[in-house]
Amino acid sequence: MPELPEVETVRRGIAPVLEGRVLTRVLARRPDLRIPLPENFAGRIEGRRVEHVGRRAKYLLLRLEGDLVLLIHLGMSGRITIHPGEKLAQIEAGPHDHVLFETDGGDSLVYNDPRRFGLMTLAEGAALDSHPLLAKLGPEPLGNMFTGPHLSSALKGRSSSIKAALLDQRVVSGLGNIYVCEALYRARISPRRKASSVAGARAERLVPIIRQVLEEAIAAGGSTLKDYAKADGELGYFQHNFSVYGRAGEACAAEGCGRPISQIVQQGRSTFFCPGCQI
DNA sequence: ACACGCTCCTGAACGC
DNA sequence: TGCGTTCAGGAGCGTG
Repeated sequence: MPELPEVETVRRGIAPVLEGRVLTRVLARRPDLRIPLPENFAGRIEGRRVEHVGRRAKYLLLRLEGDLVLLIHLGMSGRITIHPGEKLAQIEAGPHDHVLFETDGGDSLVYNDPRRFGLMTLAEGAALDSHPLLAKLGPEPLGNMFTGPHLSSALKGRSSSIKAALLDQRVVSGLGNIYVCEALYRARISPRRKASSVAGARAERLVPIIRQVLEEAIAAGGSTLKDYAKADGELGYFQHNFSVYGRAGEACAAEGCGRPISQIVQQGRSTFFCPGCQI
């Protein structure tokens, strides 16, 4: 499932195909994803040039000429496949191929999303930061604003678990279930610990670890876990090795530990952690 | 203001 | 083999 590293990998995959190119044809094969597509969605973006492919948290931001931005969220199962040298007419769309794009470079892109937890919408470029989907997002975990003091003050006074706090996109944006589990494991912090007790020294320690976990995943090309594919459609290109996620019952790999990884449920989500290492 | 549960959706995995 | 059930989860929204 796409979290920040996967979205960044998709961004890097599609940017060379899109940047500087005109979207000559856009086909929406259904009126909605998780939320309705904007009125006249295809018509509003057809004929516009893609100036830049950016990212904010887990949102892809396609800046189009005319101060329009196409926001894309991949949700749980969204993927973008590049069809090099193919026109839309040549593509036989499958049942979950919801939105198709063709560029004047002669390539096409297909947005596929079986569970339709993803979304696409349009925003005015000048008011992008105040768009409802982006306005409340916390700092980028790989950016300069995400610091020990920031995290510490965000956690102070929170009665929820540190797991829940790190999943809250207002605290830090872009983390999902997998990388929160991985970061807490590496930081040796229990996911059950109260967020307020992580404020201070533990928060200072956690920030560089979160960065490290994300950077390693990005470097590896993102995760191909389950229904996620690389942007260029190369399935099985990369298998990310998680330390705890999905490893319930397996021995903790930390030196001298070897205790079985636990799986619990927090806020209705699976949490994986080592009850020996993480305090 | 905060915390939590509910909800959307479908395919994969599991159990009988 | 086949059918029914459970689970996975991002994040907006409603409720307490």
